[in-house]
Amino acid sequence: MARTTPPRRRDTGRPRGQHVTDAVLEATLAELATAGLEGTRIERIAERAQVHKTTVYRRWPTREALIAAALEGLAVDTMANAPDTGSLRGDLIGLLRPVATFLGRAEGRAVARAALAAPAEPHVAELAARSLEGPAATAIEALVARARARGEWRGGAPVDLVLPTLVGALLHRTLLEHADTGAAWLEDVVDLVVSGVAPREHA
Amino acid sequence: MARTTPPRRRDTGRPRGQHVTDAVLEATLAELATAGLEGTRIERIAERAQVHKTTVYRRWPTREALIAAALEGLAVDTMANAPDTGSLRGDLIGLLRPVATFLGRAEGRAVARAALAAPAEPHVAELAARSLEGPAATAIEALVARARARGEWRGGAPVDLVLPTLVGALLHRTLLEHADTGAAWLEDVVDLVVSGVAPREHA
DNA sequence: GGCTCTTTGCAACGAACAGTTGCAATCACG
DNA sequence: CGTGATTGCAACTGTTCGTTGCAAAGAGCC
Repeated sequence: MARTTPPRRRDTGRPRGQHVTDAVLEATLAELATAGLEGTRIERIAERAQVHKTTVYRRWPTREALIAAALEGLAVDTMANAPDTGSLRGDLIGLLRPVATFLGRAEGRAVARAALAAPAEPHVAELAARSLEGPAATAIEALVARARARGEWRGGAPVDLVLPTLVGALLHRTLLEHADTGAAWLEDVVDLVVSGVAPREHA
Repeated sequence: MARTTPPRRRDTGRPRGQHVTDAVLEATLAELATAGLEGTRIERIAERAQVHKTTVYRRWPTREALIAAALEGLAVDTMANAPDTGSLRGDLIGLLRPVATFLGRAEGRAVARAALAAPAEPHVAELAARSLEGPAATAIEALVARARARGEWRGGAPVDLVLPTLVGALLHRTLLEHADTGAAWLEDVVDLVVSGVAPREHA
């Protein structure tokens, strides 16, 4: 069989301005943060980015694709590398502090909402799974291994409940209660979980 | 001051069919469950309910109002009355089991998503706060009081973290991980929190 | 500079959907 | 049976998504 349509090498002509891409993605996040997922209009994004509507459509096929692309640039480096602080409590706080900060910003909350609204936005759903759950899971594993070595972890305590519990609490607090997650609050939640997984110090 | 516009008593004429209201609200939930918050079209709702579009608009002023009304009929009796089972563990499971079941259905998840997408939908946000947080908070209070009396509750353990933690874990599990919350899973989460708030049994 | 092929701006357009309005038919209730 | 409402229907406005054709401009290469 012959190659079907060798994708037409096109190295000539005017290249696309990186400047445009950046401006549009940034404008998308801003729009998303103020207008919400449903309220985001790409015509307003174009206006904000000082760019014409058609230019936006020529780079991202649909509204959803644009939003997904914009979120991609944000969510990645949030839970990437958690520090080794020498205690389970410190490690968990170190892991969750960036998440709390992220959710403290309107753009961050918009991202979280978009991720939770997933079924309507498959791209976003996949993205959320990849960039949030992935790194977080590996971080948790390492962190628990260290805690085990220090004797801070009860044998039967389930590792895979730590993340849902803590991140879930953060989501509940920020998105449902609309309250902020200060340092004290975060420490309280972490303490709850830490003592939940600690070995019983029986007589 | 005189009464401004005594709202025009109108007891004559053909009354509105309760049947129509029911059908439309039910269709709205079904549509919401399959198409998501953004994808819900009131023309499709009307079609599903065997009713004309204008009839829908004559009863609910906007799409958002209709959705809020439909959710209202659902979310109320979920966390209403938690049983007194004689143990903190049992009480918490009794409280959360209905929530887990609720989130197990597509309509329930749609409701949760709508509540989390709140800022775009003020009615829905207010509704969620009222019908979810309200009853749950009172239930938790009573439940903790009983646990305290039984000595299952450590003095310093923060009461107001129990709900965010547990409900948050449920949300994380169902809406982000897209996994189901079986009985075993729920018990594990509750156990984590129960041992988190339990008094230290030191030597 | 000049050429080429592209991106960008612009205006106009079609389709889908929210929400409205006027009219005719229907129907519950007194 | 008559009254005054609800309901169905068709047509309409306005907004937004997404597309298309055309003209202008610009980046890289000779």
